[in-house]
Amino acid sequence: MTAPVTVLDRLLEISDLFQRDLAREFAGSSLTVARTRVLWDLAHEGPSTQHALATRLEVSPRNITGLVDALEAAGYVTREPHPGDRRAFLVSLTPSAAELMREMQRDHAELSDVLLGAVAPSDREALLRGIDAIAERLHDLVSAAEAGRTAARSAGADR
Amino acid sequence: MTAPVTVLDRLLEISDLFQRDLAREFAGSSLTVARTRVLWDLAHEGPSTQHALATRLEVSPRNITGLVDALEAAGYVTREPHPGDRRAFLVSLTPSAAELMREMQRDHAELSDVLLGAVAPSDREALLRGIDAIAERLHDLVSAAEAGRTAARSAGADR
DNA sequence: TATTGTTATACTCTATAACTATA
DNA sequence: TATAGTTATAGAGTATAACAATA
Repeated sequence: MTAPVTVLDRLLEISDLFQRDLAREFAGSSLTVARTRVLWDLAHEGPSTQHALATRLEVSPRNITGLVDALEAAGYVTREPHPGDRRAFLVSLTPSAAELMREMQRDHAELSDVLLGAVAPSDREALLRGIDAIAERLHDLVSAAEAGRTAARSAGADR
Repeated sequence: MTAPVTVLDRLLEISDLFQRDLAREFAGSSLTVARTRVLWDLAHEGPSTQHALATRLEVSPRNITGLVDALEAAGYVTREPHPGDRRAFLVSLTPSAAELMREMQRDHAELSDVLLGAVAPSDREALLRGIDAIAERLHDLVSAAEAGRTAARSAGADR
């Protein structure tokens, strides 16, 4: 049952490593992966209503309420009345959270460089093309699956 | 702030697609990603004590108790007295769960083929070498980080 | 005394449904 | 009537700590 290590195995391993690293990075702080997704989104999209956050992050409005509660309590975001719609709030990053996101953006770029640096220069172009092709194919499979089956299954002859 | 799409972005995108696909695959059934990890481990390692499962999956014994409770209730595993240690249980896959794991293994291999099939044949060797190199480097970074810093940070000059 | 697993407790992420205030 | 966000409720994953039975 010990099959050879495939592309998929490697990609899953990489996924798992990202997960673990992120989770560990936040251990002990009041940040978590889910909360950081909110901060990251705000950094890229600017101040937003909770409804907009829920839509972009594809989670329920109730979930956003909880995440924003926690982020607000820990001083990462503020809720201000929405000018022009008294039902809504505008959620904004605090200055220190904005700075944290810039740091994270730099770390992100740096990690990307380091990882690409591990690849032999003569392999880099093919690698980039290949990863693009895989991401695109996987995206198509998942989209198709969202109309019924799983990626693995819709990928094959429907046995 | 809209940076070009990098290797890291692509890999994170792929991670996210795997996550979503897996989660959706189990929606509505009594399986979940965490529970399936237990089944997958049992399929590869054979009948195990809960302690062994907790160690291999790197979660707390308490967590395993809950996962095995759920899997047992849904008929995926059995708990039998451990011959030779009356404190412990041996957790085993039921025949139908073993068959399910074989199916999953086949789907896995098939998906791997499909993804590699999306890559131009002339790029495949370089892609495989590159992904290996990235996985290895990331593994090293995460191991180092587990002794203090985060991967992104330990990757760079310690600013 | 050390180990295996459970009970007790708690926090986070997540969802749906009912409700309030406003549009 | 529709929308933004909250309260209520619930399930799942996870952890630590205290405890039972057994080694």
